[in-house]
Amino acid sequence: MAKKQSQKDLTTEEKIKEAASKVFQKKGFSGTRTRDIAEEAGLNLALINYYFRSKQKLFEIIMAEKLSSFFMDFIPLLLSEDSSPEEKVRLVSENYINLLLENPDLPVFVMSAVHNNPKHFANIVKGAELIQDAPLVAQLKKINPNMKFEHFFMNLMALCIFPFIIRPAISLISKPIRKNFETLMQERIELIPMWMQQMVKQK
Amino acid sequence: MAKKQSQKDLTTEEKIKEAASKVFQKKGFSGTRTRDIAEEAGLNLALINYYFRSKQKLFEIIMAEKLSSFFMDFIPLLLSEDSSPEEKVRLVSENYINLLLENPDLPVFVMSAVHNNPKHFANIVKGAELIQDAPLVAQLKKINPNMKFEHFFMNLMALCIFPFIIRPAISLISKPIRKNFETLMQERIELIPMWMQQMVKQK
DNA sequence: TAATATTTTAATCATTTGATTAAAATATTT
DNA sequence: AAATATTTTAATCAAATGATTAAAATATTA
Repeated sequence: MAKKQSQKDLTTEEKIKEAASKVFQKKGFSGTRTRDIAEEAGLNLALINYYFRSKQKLFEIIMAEKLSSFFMDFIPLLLSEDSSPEEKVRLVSENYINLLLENPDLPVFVMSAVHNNPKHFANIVKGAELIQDAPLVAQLKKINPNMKFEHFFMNLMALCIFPFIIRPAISLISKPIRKNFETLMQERIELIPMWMQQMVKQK
Repeated sequence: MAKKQSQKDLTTEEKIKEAASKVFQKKGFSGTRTRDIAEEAGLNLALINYYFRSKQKLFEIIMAEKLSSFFMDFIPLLLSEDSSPEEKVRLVSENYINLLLENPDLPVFVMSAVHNNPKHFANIVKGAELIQDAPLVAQLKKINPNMKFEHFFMNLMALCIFPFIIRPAISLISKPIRKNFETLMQERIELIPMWMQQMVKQK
């Protein structure tokens, strides 16, 4: 019976963060009422302002965490000295898709939040500029001097993330969709590295 | 001096729609106040409810138009009988990227709106299910029976659209970004068809 | 256990915001 | 030009909502 424990022994502050995370991801900042969060957490409304000074402050904390798991966590994979481009792509593909299968609302949330306040993004995501000096850039240049790193980077991100953004549209062109989407994404973990390899070779 | 005319001779209703379109795309539905729209249009607040019954109704009209230009307008390109897959991909790539260069906020707006209300999406975007019976599907199957159409479709969309979504991140890994992004996108109009061709051949 | 500190609650405030209304201004018709 | 219809304005309403507060409940310390 130690199953429900994970919910039960959370501190009030953690309960609020967990609820806020859920509601903010579903409805965005403006669409979320503090009452929604309180209700989701099963707590009194005033506790939100007691533990976090304001809705804004709470949002910024959640936002920073989401940005981190969305961008920062896989940047080290691309920066690594000792792995090949193929290995890096494979690691990113696998980590990213598995992360998003667990957090399907994450991409739209992060994209909207960044879109609504690009400055936050620049402040929170530190160290991303290191990518342009990473060994990976030189490795790719060696394989194909014509392939711009920006394209490589955008394509890798696009192939991993975009399906989760366009998911509702996929259900329109693919008949049995429910479990199917997860299957498709599992397939992509292996397909994306192959596609990326072709891409880099070409031109 | 016939330049400013395009703004001047708009009817009040059109002015509201144009302002609403701009503000909704920047801030989303919940983030937009009817006062913002009135101010953007340089009109009295009450006119919004006079011409469109409510903020919700106005939003739905804008939303339907955006969804249309975002999805519907290029579906015919994929349905065409007489063009080759290469030509179709090239057409989509060119039309899409040029559309988005003119409307950079469109993707995040549409994605967020769909995310917040998937049902609307299913109602408004009619005919998308025709894609799965289009000649293109058979054409691709002939080239490579192993390539699932869902992957092909997602990849094409991803490569065209995603850069506009992740744009703020690109500015962090690419030094002189301002005009650079547009250049990158222009390049992609030709690159995406090549990448897609490699992709279809493989495996 | 008494005293003190912390956490939670219910009630309320002040502002924001979508919507309405009646009057004023403008355009159209007769 | 007079009469009528349409459009626009300013003022206001009612509901929603972020935030506050004082008291109650609970936990901690002495």
